[in-house]
Amino acid sequence: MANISAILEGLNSEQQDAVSCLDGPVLIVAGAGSGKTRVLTSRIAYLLEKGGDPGRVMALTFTKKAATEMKERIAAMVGERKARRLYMGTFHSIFIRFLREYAQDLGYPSSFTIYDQSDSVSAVKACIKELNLDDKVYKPKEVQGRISMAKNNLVTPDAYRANADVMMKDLHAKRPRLHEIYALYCTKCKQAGVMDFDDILLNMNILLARFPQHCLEIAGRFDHILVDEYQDTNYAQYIILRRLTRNEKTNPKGHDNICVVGDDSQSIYAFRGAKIENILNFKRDYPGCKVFRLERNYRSTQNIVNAANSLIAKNEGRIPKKCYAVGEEGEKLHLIRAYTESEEALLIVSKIIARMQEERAQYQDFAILYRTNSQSRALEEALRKRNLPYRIYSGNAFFDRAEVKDMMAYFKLAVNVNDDESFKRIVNKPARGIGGTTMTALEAAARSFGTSLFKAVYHDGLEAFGLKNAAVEHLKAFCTMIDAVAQRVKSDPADVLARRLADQSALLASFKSDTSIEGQARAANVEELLNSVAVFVEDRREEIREEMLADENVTEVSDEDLPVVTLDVFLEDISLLSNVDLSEDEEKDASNKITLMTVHSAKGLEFPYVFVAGMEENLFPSGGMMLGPAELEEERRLFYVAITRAKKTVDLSYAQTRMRNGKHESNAPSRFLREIDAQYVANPLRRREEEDEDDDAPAFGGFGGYGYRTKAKPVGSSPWGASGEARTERRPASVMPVRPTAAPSARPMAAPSARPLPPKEENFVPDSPDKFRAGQTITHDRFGRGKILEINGATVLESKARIVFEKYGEKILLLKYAKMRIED
DNA sequence: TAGATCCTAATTTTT
DNA sequence: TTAGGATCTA
Repeated sequence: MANISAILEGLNSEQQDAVSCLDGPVLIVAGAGSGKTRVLTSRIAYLLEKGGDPGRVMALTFTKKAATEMKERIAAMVGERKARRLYMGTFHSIFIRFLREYAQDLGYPSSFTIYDQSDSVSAVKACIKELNLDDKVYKPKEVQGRISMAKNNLVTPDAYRANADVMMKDLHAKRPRLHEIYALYCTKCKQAGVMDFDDILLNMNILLARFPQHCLEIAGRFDHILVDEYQDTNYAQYIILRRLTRNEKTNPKGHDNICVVGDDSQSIYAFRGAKIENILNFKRDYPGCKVFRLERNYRSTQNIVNAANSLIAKNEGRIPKKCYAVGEEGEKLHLIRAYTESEEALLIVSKIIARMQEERAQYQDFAILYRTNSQSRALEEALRKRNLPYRIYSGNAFFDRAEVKDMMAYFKLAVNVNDDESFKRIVNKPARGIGGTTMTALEAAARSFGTSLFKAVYHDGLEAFGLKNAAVEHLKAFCTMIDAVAQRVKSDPADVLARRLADQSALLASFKSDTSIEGQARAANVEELLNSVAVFVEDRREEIREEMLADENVTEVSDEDLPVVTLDVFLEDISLLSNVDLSEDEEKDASNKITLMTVHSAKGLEFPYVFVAGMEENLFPSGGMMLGPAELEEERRLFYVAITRAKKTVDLSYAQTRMRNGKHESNAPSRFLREIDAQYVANPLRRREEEDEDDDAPAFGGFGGYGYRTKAKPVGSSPWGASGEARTERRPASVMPVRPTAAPSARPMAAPSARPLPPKEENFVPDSPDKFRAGQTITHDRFGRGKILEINGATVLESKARIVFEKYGEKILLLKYAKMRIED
């Protein structure tokens, strides 16, 4: 059949093998840039061409974006009609379908709603309060994290309490009653008819485990299961997959047509419970599995691939694979050295400008990646200074806005009146005379009645809890307003109800009446949200219309024939959405701009020119967690991800000093910079000794002299040298190398190369960069007097001066940025 | 009940 | 530094 060969055509032989081997377990190890998505989509298309029933194919991804993209690509190959019938979506959205079907069995209403993470944290917080625990000890976010981890590992509250290990850990952390919070939190969620993200996986497991007949029924609906980014699955997801495929205990007659695609080298979500073991052990878990390796990188130059390989080779326990590039050798990686984060940013920006000119590149070809979001500040500043357009990806900024969350809380409450978190959020927004006292009393009442806050309002006997009549009237007025909308959730279109909530709650009006700029912005945001509901309704209707036109022999679908798109549908869509590309606007906005984002969010993307900023110890690799071997390996994989985003060039920058949390911090260049084989780096770090010698040049009497550090510490007084202060603070005692502090026998660890910058001289008037010549005596705004030894570089803007300073020794400064004046 | 002020904590985050 | 939350005060 010509069509079949068309799908395989244009694939390399490994890809073809991976696509065409349809039966039995298949592991596709897909290196970065190896055409993973193409293989996955081709495989599904091929499956359908071979007569597979699209309705019996389950394809799971982690993001909605990935699912949508793949669906589109498959549709292009096999046609809309078939593509639509695929069970393709995120783990969460697909599982929610089953959970709604069987919700009753699990003790949830089938209309359960979803708590996002912030709902979840505040619900946990409420539980902590209810148990009279100290939220300084039981930090809501940490407790929520722990609960989340427990759920991801299928540890229910009962199992939690029964697990000696876990309980011991809590005891050591001085949080022995954490399990009580967990239990209470679960009770409350259930009572509110709410599942958090982790519940979706946990409850899916409970459904499959506790109801074998449902398990068989669900598993029986599918002939093939495909999973994307398998390296990032957690335990709960792993077990679900096991239950849905052939399994001696629970599903001996099932199929084992499971195909997982992933790259162990790109597993970067262990901190959230992802288990890299899942992919490492796939062969063991699914006997008879076939493994295909996609090792040919179509994205990056040879230098980039080789550099990345040399880095990742430092990790142990990998699936052996030899990634290689076939394109150009390309430029070597570049290191950018800076004194401060602002200089780092400026250097990056000028390099971008230079590259744009040299290579006729566009803004959108550039990405600046970093480990932590807070690093974006300095970069933004530099970009603004040079008037370069940029776009920052940072979570869902829009849905994180307080006013948007408020409006969303109205939606949520209307869809599920028992959602206490939403209730609390908006009951007095705008002010309705329902204050803290009233709410405390109502909460006590609800607790004692065993109902939600909403129901408690209509309960008899509220006086006993100290609720005055006036307060109850206020509450009832609020609830009546919500209830009126709630009654119509299933019958009225989402956009109509959304608008009605905005009006009747007076939330929109309250923002509009605030004439400040912020107030107007808030009103505009709420309007935008309402608008997006309308757009969603319209889109969904069109989708359904097309579906109807495609599926049946229908020639025409009138508006009346279309089902109503309701608010709960909108809500579910939104709550399972993260990095929202909200509308076409947003897309336009992204066009031709420099991209700034964390390395995490860059996964799956590619850019011609990539900059990775902040390549310093304690930052990348991060020093925030206890840096055990496993964590270090994850950081290394993260860096691997960063490098492999690049098609043409990689620039890695680091600063000697950086302002972090309001303090100057000095950190040595990242160890990762040394781990890349030096042959792939144009200007590699010199050996450590040389770095240190160079930088240490004339001694400078400690920090005291700088005047902005109170604690003077003699250089080398601790094994961590001059910046020991900062280091010892951040480094947990348990991972401190055991070394006697002042033992002269211990090899003195040379002072780390970086140290805080001396303060700038006030009102310094620098001479212009073209004035400087070798041999001149100059004064620098920070380093004081010095002599220029040499200047080199093609143009003034690029030239660097080697200068020996009286106090600080030899330094190489970029003339463009060095603020200096000529003496004599 | 709202606004002002004080205090504290501070990765990464596909759902 | 700075943002967010909690607490204090009018």
